[in-house]
This record gives sequence, C-alpha cells and structure tokens, in this order.
Amino acid sequence: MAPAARRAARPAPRAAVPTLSDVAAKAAVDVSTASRVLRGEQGQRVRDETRARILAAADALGYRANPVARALRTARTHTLGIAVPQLDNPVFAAAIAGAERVAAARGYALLISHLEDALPAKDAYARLAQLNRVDGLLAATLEEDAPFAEALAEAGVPFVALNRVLPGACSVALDNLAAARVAIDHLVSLGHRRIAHLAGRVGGWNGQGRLAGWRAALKAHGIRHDPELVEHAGYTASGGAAAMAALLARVRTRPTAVLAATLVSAAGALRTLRQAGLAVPGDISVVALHDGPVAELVEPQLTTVALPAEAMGAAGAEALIAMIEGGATSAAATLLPPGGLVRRASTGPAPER
Amino acid sequence: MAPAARRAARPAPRAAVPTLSDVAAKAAVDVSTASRVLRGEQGQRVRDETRARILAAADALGYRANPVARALRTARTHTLGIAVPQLDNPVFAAAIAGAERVAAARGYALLISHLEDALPAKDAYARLAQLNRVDGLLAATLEEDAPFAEALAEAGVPFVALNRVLPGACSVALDNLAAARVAIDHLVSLGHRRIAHLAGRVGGWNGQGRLAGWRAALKAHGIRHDPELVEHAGYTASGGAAAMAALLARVRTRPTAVLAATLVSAAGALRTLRQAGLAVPGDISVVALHDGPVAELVEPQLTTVALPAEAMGAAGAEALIAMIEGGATSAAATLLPPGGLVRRASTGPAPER
DNA sequence: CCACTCAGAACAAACGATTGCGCACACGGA
DNA sequence: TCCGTGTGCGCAATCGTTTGTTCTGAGTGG
Repeated sequence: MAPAARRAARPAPRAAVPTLSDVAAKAAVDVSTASRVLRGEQGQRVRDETRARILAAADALGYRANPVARALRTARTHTLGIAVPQLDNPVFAAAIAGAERVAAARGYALLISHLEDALPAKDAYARLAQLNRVDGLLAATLEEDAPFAEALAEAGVPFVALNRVLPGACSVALDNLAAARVAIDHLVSLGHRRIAHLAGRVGGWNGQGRLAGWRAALKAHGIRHDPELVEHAGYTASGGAAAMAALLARVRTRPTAVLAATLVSAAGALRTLRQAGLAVPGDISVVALHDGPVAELVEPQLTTVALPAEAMGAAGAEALIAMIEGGATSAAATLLPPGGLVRRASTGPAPER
Repeated sequence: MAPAARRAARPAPRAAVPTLSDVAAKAAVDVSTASRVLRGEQGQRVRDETRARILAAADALGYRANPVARALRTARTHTLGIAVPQLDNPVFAAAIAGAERVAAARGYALLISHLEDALPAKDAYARLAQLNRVDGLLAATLEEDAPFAEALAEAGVPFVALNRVLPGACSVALDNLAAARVAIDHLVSLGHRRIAHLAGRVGGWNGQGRLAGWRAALKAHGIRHDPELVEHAGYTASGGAAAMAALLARVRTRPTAVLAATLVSAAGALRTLRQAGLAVPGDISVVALHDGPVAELVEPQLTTVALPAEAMGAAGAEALIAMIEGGATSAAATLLPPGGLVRRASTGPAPER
C-alpha cells in the first residue's frame, strides 16, 4: 500500500486555494455575479445559463468561500465561543459536545476557552479581546461572575449563561428542583422519610438549587426538613466521603437515605458508608443527581437522576444562535427537566425501625 | 472629535469597536504608522514622541486589533483546530485541556470539532471546508484514517496526529511500551509471573501498543508470554467485565495478576472478580493503564500507571505551532513517557501457590 | 419611431488590517 | 551652496468577500 502517502517538506505544499475571482474568471463573469450566484440568494436576477456556468466553474475549481474574508465583510464569523471553568468535568464535556453538535448542524464553528478560576472582571475584558472572533458566547461559569456578564453585556456581545440562571441574561440551566423532586419521590415511595442531603458547592447556583429542591420535595411529601441532615460535600469524592462521615458522626437518628447533589460526591459517600460497615441500600439508600458511567463502576451501582448536560449545551447553542440571527436579546431562562430516574442498586426500601 | 467613530445605523447595542483608523485619527498619524507601532515590530523608525502618542490613543480608545482583518491580510488565523472522535472520553478531554492551555499561552484560539465515527474521506474533505479558518489541525483520530491524513497533507494543512503514531506524519502519542513496562515491573516485583492482559481496542494504535508492551515487558523479565492470557476487552466497563469473565472461564491456571489496557475496562474487570468471589488483590492483582478520578471511586481503589493525556494535548499544540511558525513539516513522532505508577489498593503480593 | 422599463451583469466601494515604497526634511561634508 | 544620506512617516495596494449602484441592451406601449 505504498502509493499515496508522500509528504514533501520543502516545496511549501499548501496548495493555492481558489478564490472567488478565480471562479469568476473561469466563468467569464464579474466576481459580484459569481458571489451572488454562489451564495444562492433568492430574488437575484441571473440567467440560468450564467448561473450554470458559474456553478460549473466553482465545482471544477473546488471553490470554497474563504470564511475569513466573508467574516470581515459581513462582520459575522459564524463562530460560537464556549467558556468553561473546567474541561475535565464530565458535565461540561457533555455540554461542549451538545453545543458542538448544534453549532456544526447550523454551520457554526465552536471555539473553546478555558476559564481557570473565578476571573477578575479585568481578565474578562482580556478575554473580550478574543471576542470579536466569535459571534456570541456560551458562558458556563461557576459563580458570582456578574462582572463577567456585565462586561459581556456592555460590550454588546450576545451571550447565554450556561449551567446557571443569571438574572437579566438569557440562561439555560438544569431544573434542579425538578431533579431533586424525582429523587425524593423515589425515596419516599420506598418508604424513606428521614432523608439527608449531601449538598454541592456552597454559593453555587446548582448547589443552592438542589438544596432548595431537597427542601421543597420533602415539604411536598409533608416531611419537615431537618437542617441537621444537610452537610456540604462539594463536588469531589473526598468531599463526599468527609461529609458523609461528618453527618454520621453528628446526627442522633441516622437518616435512612441520602440525596447527593453530585455523582462523584455520592461515590465518596459510598466509601464512607462501606467503611462504617453500613449496608447500601440495606441500612441506608443513596441517590445522586447526574448520571454517568461512574454510576455503574461503583459498588453498589448508584441510583441516579439523569440530568441533560448534553442537551443543555445544545439548547444553549440554539438560544445563542437565535439571538445572533434574530437580533433580539432575550433574557429568558430555560430550565431543562431531568431525564428521569435511573434505578440501580443503591436504593431500596427503608429499613424497618 | 466627531469625525472618526460613527458606525451603527440603528441603535444596535453592539458598541462600536474602535478600529486602527480611529486610533490613527486620534493620534493624528497615518494608519500605517499606527499599525507599525502597535504591532511592536523592532527596527521600525518612529520617533518616541509619536510612538507614545499612538500608544496613548490606543489605550484611551481601548483598541484591540481585529483578528479577522488581520487574518485576512496575513493569511494566518492564529487558530488551531482539534478534531476528536469522542468528547466525553476523559483522555480526549484532558488532551483538549492541554492543547487549550498551550494555545492560549501562545496567542492561539482553539476550535474544536467532533468527528463522530470513522469519517469517510469524503467527510474529511467536507471538514476541510472549515480548515481555512485554522492554521493547523490536531487530529486525535482513532484508527485507519489514513485517508483523512492524506487529505490533510494533500491540502497542505499543517497537522499533527494525536494519540497515535501515523507513519509519515508528525505525531504525538503515549509510550505504551514504557507504560506497560512500568505496570509489569510493578507486578513482577510483587512476585507475579502469570500476568494476563485485558487488551484494548483491536486494531487501535494504543491497543496494539499496549499488547506489545505487555509481551515485551514479560519477555524482559524472562517470562514467556502465554497467548491464552490475552482477552480483548475494548474500552468499556462491560467489555472489561465480559473479558475478565471469559478469561476466568477459559484458562486452566488462573493468572495472579491482570494488566488492563484501560481504566474503565479494569473497573469492569473488578466487578467480575467480585462476583466470582475472588479477592483483589488477595487472589488476583489488577493494574490499569491511565489514571483518573475513577480509579479512586472503585472498590478496591485501582493501582494504575498515569499516562500524560494533558501533556499530550499540550505537546501536540506545541508541535503544531512549531510547524506553523517554523514552516518545516516535520514527520517526527514523539512518544510521551508514562507519568509513573500510582499505587493503590488493587495490587499486592502474588498469592502463594 | 421614441421614450421607458426592466432583466442581467459589471463597477466599485467597502470591511480593518499589513506592508512595500516613496516623499519630505534635516543634517553633514565637499 | 549643493548633493548625498537617512530618519520619520504617509500613500496606496492588497487580502477575498459582499452589496449598493450604475450601465447596457432588449423588449414594449403609445
């Protein structure tokens, strides 16, 4: 199979890419005519014969419009930016995948930018330097980045907040209340009434929402929420383990079930429970928000509530493109309903007392 | 100062972004002079006073060069593309993170493209349409995509193959032989001599390399490799579980240790071992290639060999930028050495016979 | 037979930068 | 006084498109 692979180093292999004027020349028309035909605009008055000639020439040359030149002229790059705080987080990875899918389908490219930490508004402006190369931005930021949002708004850059609701900005986020409700409904249906909550990041939008959801769902079932049953676990395994340990050490009456705000913290909690000699779900049931491959790797496999991370990215991209193309800056917030309960082995009937 | 800045027709919230000619006007110089000063080129003959005036004007206006215009003129977008087959795979996520880090540090943006499946060369060309918006491409593709590579080479697009070595192309990949060696050394030092291999994707570059590494490392220790001890597991948990089961069912003498080609398949194998009533590491040790958070979530926690996925993305970006800026198309392959053994609970001394 | 209309296509001006070249002016030596 | 020489900057072309405007005939009604 020796034939094709041959890769010259010297002669600057970059083939001259045909331009519009090449096409126009070959078809013996003006570039403007060629442009109109190739852009396929309706209502253009071009004779069929001419049109065919241009299309043939373009095809023969393998012409592709130069996006850069087009962007300069039209002031539209057909590129979306997505800024995420962490690339390794599966939730953001999924969101990126969703955004990429929609972007590609709509003819947009996706530029990705990693926003290490909470960025000082200053940095936000620095990032803005890059922003004239995108038509809009998907901002999947973690917390009090009002400055960031304001910088964007001020600069007139269309953007949508992802993974949280930002008042006044178009936002696409997860419906944490509904998600918590699904989890609690499940536990209650199994007979649980004393249900603890391993909360997520304090101050984070999702963390707050899930905590609120836990409370509201309990209330809906006529269960008074016991503040003692909340422990902040963050979103790491060690955080989950530590929080579970703290909870067990602190409470008088052990809860019969736990709602963990994140999958990974639930996995950590499982470790603590195992070490404490408690059976899951025999002694205590565990359910986590967010589904993922990890749920099947732990022992026992975790019952979860699937959350639409991919769809969140996709919906964000849709909304952003709508803003860009429609021109209207909507400030509507979209809450994506949970995908449903994924029942596995970590939940079971409440133990008899 | 009414003259220069007047842009939007409607109220058009998008703030008028200052252009070079705005700066030039404010500093009362020609745009060419402003350009030379702002680009900071050496050897330009500009009076200090003039330079200061221009810098002040740019600063006052908050001027940022328009990357699109610059790209059009210079035929360089300062954008890298990265094509990955799966966005949800932590390895690729890490590679993207690494590439993004380097790209950002070097003043490049990163465009990400998801290549669903093996892409017919046709599709490869379609993607090329987007390619004149990047200066080069990081191609993290899975397998026999020689057509893709050739399409790129033919189009003269600088690219580097990521996560595999592609003959004739600049490649950055993991040193699977060395990684397997680290794992086997560890097991052998614990007294293991009958070591099975849960292989990765058949036909994949990494899968092949790890299999070869397993063989070579055994040989280095004077252990004859037993072909019976290889089972193809792929890179999923269920694949790992099934392969482990098949292996146990098939072999006469049970191996005392297993080298899994991937972290997730190792996790699957753990499940099978647990169900089979075998103790890990009491009856059998397990070590996986690639480290990650999952390793600490499973029971027992997995001993792994850390593989530099982030560094791979970074090195790929470095190489690509070097190609772009240096002009020379190197075809060198870089193999990244493993990060080392991460010893956890899944490996222990070989059981007495 | 003559203006008039309108289809079909060319002209030309942007978009915002970069860059080769040329034009002044000041200075120094003959 | 005059002619290099060289510094400091402006002129203008260009990158590849898009798009408003103008031009040219051919067809038409009066």
